[in-house]
Amino acid sequence: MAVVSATVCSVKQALSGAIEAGSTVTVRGWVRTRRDSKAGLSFVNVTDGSCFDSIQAVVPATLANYESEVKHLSTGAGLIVSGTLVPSQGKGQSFELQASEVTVTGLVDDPMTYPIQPKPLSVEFLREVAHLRPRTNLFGAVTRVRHTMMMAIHRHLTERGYFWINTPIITTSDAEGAGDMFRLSTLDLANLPRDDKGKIDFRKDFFGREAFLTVSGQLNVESYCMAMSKVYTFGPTFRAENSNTPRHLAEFWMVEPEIAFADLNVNADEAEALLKAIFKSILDERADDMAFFAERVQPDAISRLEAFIAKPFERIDYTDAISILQKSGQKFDYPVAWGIDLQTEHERYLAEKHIGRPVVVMNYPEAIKAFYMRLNDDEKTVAAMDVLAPGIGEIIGGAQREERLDYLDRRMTQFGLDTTTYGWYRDLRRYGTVPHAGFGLGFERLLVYVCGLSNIRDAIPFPRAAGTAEF
RNA sequence: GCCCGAAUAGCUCAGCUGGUUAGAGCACUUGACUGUUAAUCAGGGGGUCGCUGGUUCGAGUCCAGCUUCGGGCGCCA
Repeated sequence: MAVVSATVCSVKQALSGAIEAGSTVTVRGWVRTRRDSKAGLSFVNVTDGSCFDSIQAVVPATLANYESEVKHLSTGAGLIVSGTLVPSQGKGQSFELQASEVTVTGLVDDPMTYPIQPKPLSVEFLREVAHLRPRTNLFGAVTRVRHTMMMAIHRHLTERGYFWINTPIITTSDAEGAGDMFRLSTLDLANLPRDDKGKIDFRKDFFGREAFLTVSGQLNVESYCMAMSKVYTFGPTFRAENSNTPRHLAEFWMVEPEIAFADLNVNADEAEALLKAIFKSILDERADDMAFFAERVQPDAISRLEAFIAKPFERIDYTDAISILQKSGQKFDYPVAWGIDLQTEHERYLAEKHIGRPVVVMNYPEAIKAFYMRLNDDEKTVAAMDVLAPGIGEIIGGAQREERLDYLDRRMTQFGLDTTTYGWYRDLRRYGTVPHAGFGLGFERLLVYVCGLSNIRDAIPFPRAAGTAEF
């Protein structure tokens, strides 16, 4: 069967030069464009997603199904082409395929209304056809870079001795401190069980208590950190907040490394190393796609990644950052004072104008940061950090964790959290506590930056956001 | 959640101060031409102007509400 022939190769392999000219090969994919020539042949560009470029199949009019099928191929049609791989006689590609057989597996029904045309299409329109948009140059490139980025993260962390911990997606601890959660229930909404006081009786629910989708794997991964030393969680995360912006999703992916015996400085070292490793992998492995982004999406897409890698990140204290902002002479919409959380405009000034490269801001006021962050000796700040980068803003948030039980309890009480609910989390401090630190990296936000996209909904195959869950 | 903007052919858009039969490019289709490259040239088909109501002799155009999309802010990754 031609479909499983040993000569089958990807478009990437066919164009790579690794296959000897004159070889007989089979390429399978989808039509990008078709051009007919009166010289008795048609040029059919075929893509299969394996690389940015398409391969040009030169189809002679002498084929039996030329008039009946080949002449009806339009953008998007599925086909299998067998022929001889030869150096191209035309310009624009190194190799081409002199077709001896074309099997059409599926023509495009009503080509006029097929949404994917070989011309620039708006990302807004393509969101309406999310099931077909991976066939475009743009989304093909985003998809390959996304994969490369995922693999780069796993590879880099593995090489540095981290274990990937699959923390649960279902959680029963409410108020993890990272926003509204999606409720998970099998109760009959039209006939809810009630207790004596008339409240919903979650003891009758699937887990015997209230359950939600996770907003962070951090608390769970800390448990494994206290045994495996270097761990990370990397999976989908859910936020039920009604955030309608180009930077928010209701379902997104997050990488959260957690390191035992680490303080805030080690944490910052690890964050910097991870970001640089990701960018280096993408520049090395996805040059074709990055060239496309630089040409069509964001002119400095490549140079800014190179600049990011080139120099060490700056590190400053929150308190110093506040002074810098106050002395800047800039007009900010939100006034600057010690104790405020930095606004996007403040972060942009620091990273883009004052420092001009990535900066790690450290030691924030304790009142504006989460309960699990370690209280510093000044008792006014916690060992928290944000990595701010030109063009992105905050890309990483992290902290040294509070490993002292008495301090943790104090913080939990201060935040109005029930210490009994967090019994297992407190146990990690009761039984062999050690200093540790970790951080979180929003995967899609980084991908938006790498690809030069303007909306996070284009960085994930099927975006879920408030009011949006089609496909 | 708050504020601003937009919605006209499959796509991207033009359409003036309200006025007869709503246009262009691309795409599609037919033909010409060509080892072509988002090919080129000529012809053709294609529209409930987002929805509902209002003002008017007359609404794509003005007004109101709704829907959807986009942007800014908040929350955050």
